[in-house]
Amino acid sequence: MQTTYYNTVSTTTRKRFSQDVGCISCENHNCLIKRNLSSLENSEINIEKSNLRCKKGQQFIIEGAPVNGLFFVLKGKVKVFRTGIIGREQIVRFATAGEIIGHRGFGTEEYYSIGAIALEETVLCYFSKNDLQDILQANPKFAYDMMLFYANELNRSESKVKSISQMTVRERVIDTLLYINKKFGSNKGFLDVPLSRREYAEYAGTTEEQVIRIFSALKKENFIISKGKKIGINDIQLLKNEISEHNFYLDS
Amino acid sequence: MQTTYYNTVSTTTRKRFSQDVGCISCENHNCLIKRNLSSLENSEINIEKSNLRCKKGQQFIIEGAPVNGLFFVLKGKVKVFRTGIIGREQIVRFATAGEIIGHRGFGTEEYYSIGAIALEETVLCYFSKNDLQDILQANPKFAYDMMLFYANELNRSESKVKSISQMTVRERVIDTLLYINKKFGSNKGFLDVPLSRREYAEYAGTTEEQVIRIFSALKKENFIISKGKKIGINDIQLLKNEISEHNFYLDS
DNA sequence: ATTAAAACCTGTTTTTTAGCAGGTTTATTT
DNA sequence: AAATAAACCTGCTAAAAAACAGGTTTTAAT
Repeated sequence: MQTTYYNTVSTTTRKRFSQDVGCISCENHNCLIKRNLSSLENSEINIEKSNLRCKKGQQFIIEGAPVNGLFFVLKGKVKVFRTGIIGREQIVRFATAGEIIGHRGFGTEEYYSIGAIALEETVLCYFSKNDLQDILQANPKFAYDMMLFYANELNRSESKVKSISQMTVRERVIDTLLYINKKFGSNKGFLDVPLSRREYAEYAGTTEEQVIRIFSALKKENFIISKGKKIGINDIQLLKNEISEHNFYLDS
Repeated sequence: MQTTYYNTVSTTTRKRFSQDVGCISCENHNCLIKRNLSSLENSEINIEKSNLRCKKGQQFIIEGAPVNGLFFVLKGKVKVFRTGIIGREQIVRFATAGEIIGHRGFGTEEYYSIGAIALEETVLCYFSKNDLQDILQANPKFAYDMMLFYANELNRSESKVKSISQMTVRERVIDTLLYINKKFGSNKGFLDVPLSRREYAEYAGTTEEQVIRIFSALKKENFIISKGKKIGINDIQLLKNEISEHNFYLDS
């Protein structure tokens, strides 16, 4: 069992050893840090890390706040968004265990350009900008993995640009369902993440009403089932067929 | 003057020294390779590189073709796009000297998910997947710089997702003009890149007709001037004001 | 210089999508 | 268990944008 801190990220720089915060004993093998742990030990850098526990709905990155580091998701589910014209949010991606939150939490940028909110009980590992830079500079394999992570996210994001630009609302909603299924999977027949119709809309780039209408239609057509907020996909392939003309190279 | 090859990228693996293809004497100081040259020399890896000269309109990356490496732009201008539903292209970004083309030209991906076409006489430097992986693994600073490049592009792409989703067509066209101006600058009062109305539309995520209509309106309102294909921006700030409500944190 | 082909333009129609209004159901709090 | 809030739903209306049609101008090729 590892020590966990309930306070928000502090700017004070306490000296601690990596063992104190549990990277060594951590079971999250999707984590880039964890996967590169052997080389990290060799480099003999003391990783200064804080753990942060978030309740459902808690915002841990605020758009426009000063950047001082970035987060790795140890456990839980998160939405990453940008706030647009009054009140309207655009969810740009979701993240789960092992993923990185806080783009450009290093480099020369001064402010976060995104916000992040926990969708359920979530535990985050926080690394300060400076520490992370040291680790990256000293560990080519780690920097390489980080690069791949961003390159893949870029690919997905550019794919999304095309989707929003060229798909109809119905297709975008279907695309969203497939993305959510791929990212979070299903449990007992229902997508394993609690999202409101509004949140589906904020990812698909449309309105709550449209999502409701389209879910109703998809339900009537036996593509999906729904029970309150919970949505279940009956046949993945059937949904994929509906948008296949847009995905020549299966990039989703 | 460095040797240039006019043929398309060959899959044969000739052994050459980096000097042969001119990285040492190259004047392109925006290039990530060039900026990391000192450490590259120390690592004593022979960079196997091909130069490729493209005429205006020539396509050098084809969507769906097998990935075997990636390109650095030595000189010229390029558009990067994805082909959507029949005939319609979505331009996802433009690139100029020093930038990288061919996402995931390494990693585990097998096929290009984007296409790329030269917008004018362009010279590219091509690096094979394997060579690049070797260089990156051995040079943390280089891998770090590559990571920053992708992280920044990701940021821009996610910003674009929000734009396309929340802005009106007029705002998107204005946003496109500002992006083109920032990327390619102006020459004698006109944006320094030859783009058709259709290409502006393909980046803005709309139709040629809409771009024409909006350019006409902007001209009438004295925001821009136009002379054939050439477009000039009269007052950058004036255009920025039109979309300022969407850019709380100046991310464009 | 002539022809052909792009590219550009504008008015009209049709389609799609957002916004609004006024409900019901489901979930949460006291 | 009742009250309150949040989420969900549906029909209608309005707005935005795409598609179409039929031009003109500009650019490139012979």
